[in-house]
Amino acid sequence: MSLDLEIMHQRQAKLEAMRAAGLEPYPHRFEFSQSLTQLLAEHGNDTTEQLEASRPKVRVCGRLIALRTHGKAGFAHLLQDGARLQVYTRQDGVDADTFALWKSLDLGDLVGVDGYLFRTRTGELTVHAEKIEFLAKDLRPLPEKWHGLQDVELRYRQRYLDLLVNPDVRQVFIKRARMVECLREQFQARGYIEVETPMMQPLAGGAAARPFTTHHEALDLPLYLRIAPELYLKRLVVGGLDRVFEINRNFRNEGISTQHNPEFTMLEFYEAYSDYHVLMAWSEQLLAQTARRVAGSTAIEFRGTNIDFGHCQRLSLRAAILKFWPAGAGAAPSPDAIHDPAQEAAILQSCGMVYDRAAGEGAGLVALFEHLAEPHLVQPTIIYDFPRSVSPLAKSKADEPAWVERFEIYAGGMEIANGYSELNDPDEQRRRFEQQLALGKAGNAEAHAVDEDYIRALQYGMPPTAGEGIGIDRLCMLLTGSSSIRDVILFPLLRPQQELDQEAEA
RNA sequence: GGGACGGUAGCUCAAUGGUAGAGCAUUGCCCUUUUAAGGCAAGGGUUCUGGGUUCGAGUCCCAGCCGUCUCACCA
Repeated sequence: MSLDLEIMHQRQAKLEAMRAAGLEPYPHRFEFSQSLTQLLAEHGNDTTEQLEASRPKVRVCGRLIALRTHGKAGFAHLLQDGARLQVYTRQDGVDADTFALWKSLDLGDLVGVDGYLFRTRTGELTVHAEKIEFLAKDLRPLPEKWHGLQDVELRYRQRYLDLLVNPDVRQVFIKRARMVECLREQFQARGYIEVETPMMQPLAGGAAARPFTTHHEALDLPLYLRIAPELYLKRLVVGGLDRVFEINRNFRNEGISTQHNPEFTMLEFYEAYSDYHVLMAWSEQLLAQTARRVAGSTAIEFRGTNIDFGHCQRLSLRAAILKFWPAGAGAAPSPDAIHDPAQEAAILQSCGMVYDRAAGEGAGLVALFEHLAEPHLVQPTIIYDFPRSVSPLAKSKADEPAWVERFEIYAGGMEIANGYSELNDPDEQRRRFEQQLALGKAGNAEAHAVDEDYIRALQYGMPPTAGEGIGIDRLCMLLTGSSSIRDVILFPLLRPQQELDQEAEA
């Protein structure tokens, strides 16, 4: 028998013994006088003398994370919601039942303690137990108390243990919650309302990605998990909700990496009567303010480098290609050349990249940009003006119709946001969809599908509008210094493990 | 999908091709202000799985499974 099972059987036996003695091992609730966090705030600075004079009565609870028994007395540490408090129990300070219970407690058990506060000889604030109540059993041994849980796979699979024994992990997810809160507040302050749009869609639109498919039985309807909420949010703008945002999951059936999880959280927002210039400026403020509130400063550290969200440098996509032109590729193209579609193939070839006519005009330059520049974009950078062919939902530049008013924000070498002036001309939108259709037929698996209802919505008139999506997980990585997206997603997708079923059978 | 690295006790980690170990945790005993409590003793292993090489494999080889990083794709 494995030790794991042996311990479980021992603890199971204690549980049965409690029941036999008429004690309920899983009582319904425990009313504490204050949480440990509150208690530490109230009494954390009380002196030995103050406590001795007042002997504050407390009723607290939590999980036992350390046990040091000394024969007829002993110490324990209680952990509740991230806060720790020491408990002191002595035989002549409690009734016989409580002392018997104390002797039978295991590391990891959940208990409630009535007693009074004092400071030990070494000065630690401690509750002197007068009564202990059993609240729930830990049947399985906890990970090692000193090193915590290190095994990365186990940390993701059993996140509850990771959270329990690795305080840093807890902090990451608390920061994530604060970050989302902070973003919501800023949108609300700007007059936005939060909405929820379908995650199951008959057409997966709004982005270029492979979707997950599913099926609704009663309607006999094939459905896609959404790859973006974009087309629904813009329908709302048509409907007169001028400022809307949504924070929710997108699903993309693509690779998994330190920057990609199949389901990820996107903040997406649209404001009417606005354009991409407005959003670039507002995004810069949004990021700076969020960094200040979550990380305490606009300057954060990520993968060993300092990143300052106090300012975003701005570069057009084509300027970025020139700026990061590789030394081995000969002379960089002139600004005129990179604006000349006839020279795109030659420019790509000089960098050793293949020109694909089917991808559409300018698509090669985007690939070139990602190849040359993206890894260098560590400091927050706004890249603006993208080719129309890769942006079927964005509005063209007035003076250059083959390019659109679109920007992306990069930081830490990752794309964290993407926004544009929305295309609101239904006829032009139909032509763009048809171009996508042609690209799809030419073999581009990620070409955008034609959404007739969306065109119909645009036909009712959508005001000039700007919209943007911000990758919440990646922003969270940056603000918490996490180098993998899995460290900011509570339950990242893993291949399921089979041992559990085998264990259950045993 | 490619490449690199890894999988040993519940956890954290050791172990020249030669008897699988330590710390924490567990069990028993001692211990009424300890805190990585301490002392004495004990138990705990299909070394990821399956093949192969060898007198002998945790260690070397092959295949598979799982994971991490990385490249590709992508946000």
